Amino acid sequence: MPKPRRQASAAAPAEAPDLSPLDTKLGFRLRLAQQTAFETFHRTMSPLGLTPGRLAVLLMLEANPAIRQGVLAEALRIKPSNLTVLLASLEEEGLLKRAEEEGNRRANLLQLTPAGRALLKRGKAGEAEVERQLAEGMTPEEHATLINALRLLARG
Amino acid sequence: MPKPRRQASAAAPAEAPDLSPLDTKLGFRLRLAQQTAFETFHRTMSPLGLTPGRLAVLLMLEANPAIRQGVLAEALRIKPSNLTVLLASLEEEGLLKRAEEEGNRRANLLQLTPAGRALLKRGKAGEAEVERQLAEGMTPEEHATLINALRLLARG
DNA sequence: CCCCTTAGTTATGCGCCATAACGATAGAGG
DNA sequence: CCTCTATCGTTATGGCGCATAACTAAGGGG
Repeated sequence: MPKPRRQASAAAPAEAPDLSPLDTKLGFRLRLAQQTAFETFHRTMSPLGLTPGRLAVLLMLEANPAIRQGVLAEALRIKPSNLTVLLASLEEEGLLKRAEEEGNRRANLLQLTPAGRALLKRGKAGEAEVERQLAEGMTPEEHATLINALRLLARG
Repeated sequence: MPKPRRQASAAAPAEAPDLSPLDTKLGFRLRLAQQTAFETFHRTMSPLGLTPGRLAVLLMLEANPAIRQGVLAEALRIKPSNLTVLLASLEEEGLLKRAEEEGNRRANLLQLTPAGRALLKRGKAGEAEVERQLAEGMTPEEHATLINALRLLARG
């Protein structure tokens, strides 16, 4: 047994600093929220070898068969140069295929492999759980309002 | 003149992919929102040499004179090891001072220098502008609701 | 044919996050 | 007193997401 730990002793009431300069700043609150979101995601998904970026690619490939890399990059708001690396690792793991576009050997068309589809299925289940945990304590209306506010904020 | 650019030609109507699998995911929306927030911050603040983390430290030091590193790290949700590096660079630039706590030579008490206070003043003005831009298109109620939703999400 | 554009790739750096290993100081118990 | 443990901070290292610049390969218009 690891000894009782006096935790909050009589004298020192766990001096909490004044957080007011940051408390209502969108930038700060977004950072904390995303930190929580990422940690929650990681806790559930890392056993599957999935990161937010990797899952997003798989989801988009299912909804958009034979999509081009450039189109995918723009949709995900990822730079093509970074998408290249992401796709390379997914392809190495046999989760997707890159095939030259017919009549345009520059472009790569992407599609899931059976292994990719199988992983995606588990990823979707995990993500549903992650979203549930993140939305815990929110009503459906609050959830929808939050999504819309974030969409507005990121309008560009 | 850089040539008209046909942009969307007759044939190809700028094929927009199906984003529905990500459209209402909190994780995805948070990422985009934070991307926008960071870019907005950077645009205004980089001439001052400020990043979100650096400004957060300065703000907290003003509101909490003689705060300990560990307390600051916990408040900002930064690991002490990362805060060390952040503080080292701020101290090198003469923006703050680290002094041993009286009667406890392990602890460092932090305080702004005049240069730090001067930079903070400009940083606060810039941040007000950043927050204004981010909240553009939101009513004060929507803004408050968003802050509260983010707080709830990051409750931990 | 030459040139410019498009599509993707490679390399590199920054910001933030996390862990592990460590040095130094303080405090408690034998 | 002396040792053991806990606290405070530092160093080193790696991962993830983002950005830029420089490059190769391929298409297409004059």
